[in-house]
Amino acid sequence: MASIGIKDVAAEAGVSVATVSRALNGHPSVSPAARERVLAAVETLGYRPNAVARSLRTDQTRTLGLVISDVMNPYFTELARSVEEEARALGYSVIIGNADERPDLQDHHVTTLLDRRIDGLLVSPTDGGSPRMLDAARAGTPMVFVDRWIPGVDVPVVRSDGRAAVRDLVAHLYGLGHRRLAIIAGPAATTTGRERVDAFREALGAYGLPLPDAYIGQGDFQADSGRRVTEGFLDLPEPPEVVFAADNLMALGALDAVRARGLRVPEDIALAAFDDIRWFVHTDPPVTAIAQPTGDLGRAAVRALVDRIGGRPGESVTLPARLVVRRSCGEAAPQETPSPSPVRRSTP
Amino acid sequence: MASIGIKDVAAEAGVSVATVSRALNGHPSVSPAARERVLAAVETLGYRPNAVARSLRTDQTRTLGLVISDVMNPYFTELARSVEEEARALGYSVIIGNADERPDLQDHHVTTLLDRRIDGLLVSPTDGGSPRMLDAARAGTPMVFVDRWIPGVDVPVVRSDGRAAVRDLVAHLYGLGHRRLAIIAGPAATTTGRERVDAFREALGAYGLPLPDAYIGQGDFQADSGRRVTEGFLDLPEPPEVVFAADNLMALGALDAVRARGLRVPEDIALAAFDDIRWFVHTDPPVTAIAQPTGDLGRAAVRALVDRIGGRPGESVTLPARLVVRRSCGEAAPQETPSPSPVRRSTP
DNA sequence: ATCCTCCGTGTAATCGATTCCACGAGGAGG
DNA sequence: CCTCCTCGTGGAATCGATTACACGGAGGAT
Repeated sequence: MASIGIKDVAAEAGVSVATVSRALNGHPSVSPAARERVLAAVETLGYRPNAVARSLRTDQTRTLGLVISDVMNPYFTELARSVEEEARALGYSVIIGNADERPDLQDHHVTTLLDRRIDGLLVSPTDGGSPRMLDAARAGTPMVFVDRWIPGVDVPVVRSDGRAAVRDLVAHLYGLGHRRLAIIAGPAATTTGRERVDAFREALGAYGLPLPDAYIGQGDFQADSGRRVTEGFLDLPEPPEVVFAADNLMALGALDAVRARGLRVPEDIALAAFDDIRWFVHTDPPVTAIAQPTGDLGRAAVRALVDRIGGRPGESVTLPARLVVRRSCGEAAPQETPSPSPVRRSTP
Repeated sequence: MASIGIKDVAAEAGVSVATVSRALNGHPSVSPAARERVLAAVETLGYRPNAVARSLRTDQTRTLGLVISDVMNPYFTELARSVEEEARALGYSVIIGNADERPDLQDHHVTTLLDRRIDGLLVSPTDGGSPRMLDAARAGTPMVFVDRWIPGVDVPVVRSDGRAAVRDLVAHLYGLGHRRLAIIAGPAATTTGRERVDAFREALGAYGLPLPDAYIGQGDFQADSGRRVTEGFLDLPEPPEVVFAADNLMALGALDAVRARGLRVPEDIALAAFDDIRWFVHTDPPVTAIAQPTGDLGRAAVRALVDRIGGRPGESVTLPARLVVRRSCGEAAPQETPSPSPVRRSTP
């Protein structure tokens, strides 16, 4: 059952293990004849190098860890996919850890990944920063935050800035005549959770609209919380005219709640969401959303991380999000907005 | 930068590395005093064992490989999630490889995973079986097929049988008065691609209905193919009254195509899909679908694989799928069918 | 012809754990 | 009191690669 190792190849080719290793790693000082024989031996034996042994010796695994908040969230799924693609192109594998928005699970994955001596870590933190992760960052593990981040840590951040898009959204809603706007917020422990509320409040302020506390529902980025918060909104003596969900799953929950009451979107209440996903085109009604350049984010994050691994600085990147208007806020949109997403960079 | 190793712990605790190793692995013959000192040393030094070195020595990585056809497909996402959960409960990590329905990518991932000496492999084959995978199976790598499988290989299969649910679906459609039923098939190279067509044809036969070739569209489990095939159906001199998509993404594509023509579902054409996903509740209209017990499949697959790794046989499992009626085939359903999915086991 | 350089190669150390084997101390049994 | 086990422990081999170092031979310069 013991698989063939480099020694077997050496024997078959009639050379030493050192020569085999050199031939396989493209080391310059190997004679063409020897290289030839090694390759032939590898072929006939079907030899494959043991990555575990190699990693132990070279102290690099050519593996990246990706810890995300929730794989079932289409946004993160897409992010994970683009991360894996770019990593593969750069010769890395990716191990994904699903934190399910639970700090303890997040820590479990970080620990496991570190134990496996991954070369670098991509994290979208669930909370404000567990000691374990901060330790890792301080200990010099190459690390990059993606989507969400933790303030005060010297780690590059790759994310999307939704501020402008939120302003566009509020302008759109205001233009449609809506004045009572509510938001289903994400956890205050996450940067995205806070930022989206701030951006919303700020945009509202520009139109002289208030954001009363009763119109700020505390969600946790999961569908259930969207449902619960929306029910609360509907029970208010003066319910909002619009509900803005800070992520796509909470929007789904909101849709559930509205439907359960027998109300209609957008006639009875309008709905908008942060994060655009392909299903929003086909929901009833199609949902107006803020789209992040997810693929670009994933690729930029991997490049920044690989830079860090290579000893280079690894730049932070902030990409703009954009508003995609559909029918869920009223008044049919003439067509899908096809504007390509511009790319902007900055280093904080 | 060199992290602390077992030697440092041994020095700190004033014992040998052997004792440290034994203490950490719960070996019986370690004195309480020594164990105490080792644990204390581990604590003060913040020592974490190097999983790479351990794997090299013990020849096990406590890692499972999962190669799936398409992460962006919510069905596989959910599968991956349940696999990871069960694996974690059993002390394993999971490395996910996304094949994107491409045999070459699938091979790449299988090779990479094997190089990393994963303990076992969970595969949902994209094609009829690449040499690389068959080699792996023959070479004795613990392996389990999930969802799709390759005939003629001695590997346990964990999957769902949709035959009965497809019969229920056809009965439902027939009862609604539909007589011209078409299907968007999956790739013939996959078992699920073939089976769903067979089951559909068989169920149609029971009602004396034909399944003409013109009503069998060849898709590839991706949204685009669903769109393309549906357009073909609509161009037919006598278009079908119902389109049954063999997976959820092709159903999405079909919805796109129908919408682009300005037609309505189900008034102009009815739609049903294999694989139920949460968004189908909120699409316009809600989509009638066949739901697989995805979570159970994932968990059963992991258990079978871990059995194999442990030298036990590892049983094949087939679980029934069930029909979930919604509005996309006509006539509003009174309510969501809440029947719990029964569990049945068999060993082929 | 002599010496110096490369060049290709092999031997052996190394990475950080686990584990076989040997050994000494102490207790039980004769 | 001697022998034999058992128990806790440490030394050293081992897993499968990479790589520093040494070495012999060929070729060029003087």
